Amino acid sequence: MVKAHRVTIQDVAVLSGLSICTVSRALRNLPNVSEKAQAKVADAAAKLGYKASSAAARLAGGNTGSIAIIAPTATAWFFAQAVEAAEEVFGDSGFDSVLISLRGKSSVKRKIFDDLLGLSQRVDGVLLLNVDLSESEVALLAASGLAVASVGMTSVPWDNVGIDDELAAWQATSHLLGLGHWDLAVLSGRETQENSVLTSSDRLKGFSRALKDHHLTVHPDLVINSDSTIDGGRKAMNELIAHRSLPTAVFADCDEAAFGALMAMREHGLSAPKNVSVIGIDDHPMSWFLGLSTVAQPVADQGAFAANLLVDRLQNADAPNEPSNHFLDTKLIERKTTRRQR
Amino acid sequence: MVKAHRVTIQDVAVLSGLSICTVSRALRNLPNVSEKAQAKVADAAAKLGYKASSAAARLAGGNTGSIAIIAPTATAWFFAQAVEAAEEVFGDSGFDSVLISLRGKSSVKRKIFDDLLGLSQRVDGVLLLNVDLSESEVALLAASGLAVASVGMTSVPWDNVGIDDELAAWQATSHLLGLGHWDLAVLSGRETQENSVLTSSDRLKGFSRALKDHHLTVHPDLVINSDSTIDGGRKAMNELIAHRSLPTAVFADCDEAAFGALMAMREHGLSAPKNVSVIGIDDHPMSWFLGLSTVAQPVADQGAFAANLLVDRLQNADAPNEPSNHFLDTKLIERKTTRRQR
DNA sequence: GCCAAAATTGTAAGCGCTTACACTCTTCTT
DNA sequence: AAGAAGAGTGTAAGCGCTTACAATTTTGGC
Repeated sequence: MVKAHRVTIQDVAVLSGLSICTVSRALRNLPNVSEKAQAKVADAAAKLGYKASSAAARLAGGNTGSIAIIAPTATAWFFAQAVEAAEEVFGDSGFDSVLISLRGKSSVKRKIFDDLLGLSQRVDGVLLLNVDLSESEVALLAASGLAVASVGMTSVPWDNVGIDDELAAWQATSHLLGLGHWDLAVLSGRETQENSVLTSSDRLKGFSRALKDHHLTVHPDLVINSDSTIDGGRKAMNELIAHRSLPTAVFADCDEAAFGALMAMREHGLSAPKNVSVIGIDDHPMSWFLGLSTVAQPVADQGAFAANLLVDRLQNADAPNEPSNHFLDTKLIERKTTRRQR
Repeated sequence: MVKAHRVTIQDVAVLSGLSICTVSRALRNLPNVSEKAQAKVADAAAKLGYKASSAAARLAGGNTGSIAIIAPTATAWFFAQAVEAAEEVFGDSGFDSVLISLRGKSSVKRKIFDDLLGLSQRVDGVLLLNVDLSESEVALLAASGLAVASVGMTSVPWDNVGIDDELAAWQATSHLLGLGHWDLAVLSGRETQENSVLTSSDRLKGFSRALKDHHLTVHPDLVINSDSTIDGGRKAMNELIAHRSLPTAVFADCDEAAFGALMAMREHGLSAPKNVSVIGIDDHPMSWFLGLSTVAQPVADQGAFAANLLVDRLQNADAPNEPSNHFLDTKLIERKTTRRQR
């Protein structure tokens, strides 16, 4: 095969009759370039099919043209959606997406922070998806010189997009209460160091608040850990069925946990809403399939929104506006697993 | 904040008392480096926490240290699993993973091939997951100088890992036939330019072969397109229910399509296996939940295996062995949606 | 019209690494 | 024991880009 000669900035300079320097500036839309020059350069570059070498650009102090997407896992439905949405935004803006999955291993996260300098040299920015960061990690990232944005994180010194988790849980719980249920259990994700689900504690708060609104209180025995997984939800529900008096309704803090609960019920010859009403949060595609009542959250939108904020920061480095925090709407979707308590 | 001075190869050279050149060679385990020098360099590098600049390395003709993972989508269960497995292998071998999702858009694929030179300059290799490539695209990639490996592709001039799709379909169909079913419909992914499911035609072949083994033939009216999606499966099954005589068993060429079929049945007051036996391929986690009989395929294993092959190629560029093609085992899992036909 | 200020363009020095090639030591031959 | 061959190491020239800073052209005020 013929080794195609790479089109360099030099070629563009020659064709446009300008210097490399002017071409470089024109290409990056820097000031101090006449319109005429700008046009000539654009023309020559197009004609030659010129694409800047990101390696050279980076080495010389420019940008890498890539952004890291860091997520606790890439396989869970939520993250797969958010990652793809972000990747699309980045791709459309000309950035490569470097995927980093923590896979529930704190060692991976540690490695990233140990080599933050290395990372900052390979990417221009970082998009964090629900990553549980210690204060010092937040500080390190903020000081790294990298542009940062996140989804589903709170009190961070950069742009964040999420839902109001407390409100979502409140919506779900209030729906149950509104149907006349007052004997409620909650399947809650646990906060662990290894695999923290940042949102769970807020959701638990929303649950409590809804109860309080109805002059009820949370019974500790009816707060059960689900790990926010199908299997965890199943185990939690099994426990509920085996060892405790069955509540009339269950709020699972994510749909996966609700699936597990439904499964456990079926294994015991029970079903929703006949024996127990069940509601989740997410609106996983399978929820529709199973008729699960839930509170829907826009997942791809969150990823795309945060990605756009990050791209904006990167492209308008000049505008140093305050970090913003955006809440996207959640919406109760009543399906078949919840009904009025008689 | 203090701008930390980047540790360069120069620093390592000074500390080890050797020249930059020797350090560079030692670091990359090239020949012609004495053990003493090797040790000194390793020592100095460790002491300084030296990490080579991938940009500089790349620019100078070395490697980028990143690998592109190209998939038709990142959200589907299969791809999310495979991507994460590959990302883990790459990460452990020191490579960054650049995720590129085609998102069912041929325009994205075209853009990649238009800029293959650009890509080859940003990554060392490419892992293709079930990407439908034209002959010319295969040729371009093979000639690009990039290391390539793939999952689920056939007759490609590079390492490939997959399952025997025809066999898997044969296994599923034979199970149905073995239970006494002879009136079968198949829900098959369609081959379209936009969103081709490469495996579908092989699976259809396996279906045919199983029928033939039992001296039956495929009835064209009972081959229905499902797009390999839940919704497609649902529509397909609805069609079957509405317009045609119901077969006694249905083979869906992936679990998602089977889910849709089950849903459609439920909407019409039917259920599996009571009215129709249903089997899929994949062993999606939800299949267990729904009791769907299926043929399991190792998904993460395929991604990891292919990723390892690619890393091997990259790290032992000297060994120019033939491209290999590996088939991983599939296994019938009999659950509750299939039963003997009386 | 003249000159300073502003706008535009060019020159050249790296960024941190790889690699062709030159050079210095060892080892073996014979 | 002298010379060739080879192992180990160093020198220096880039890779393609960005960016101070210098050089040049344009603009505008009076």
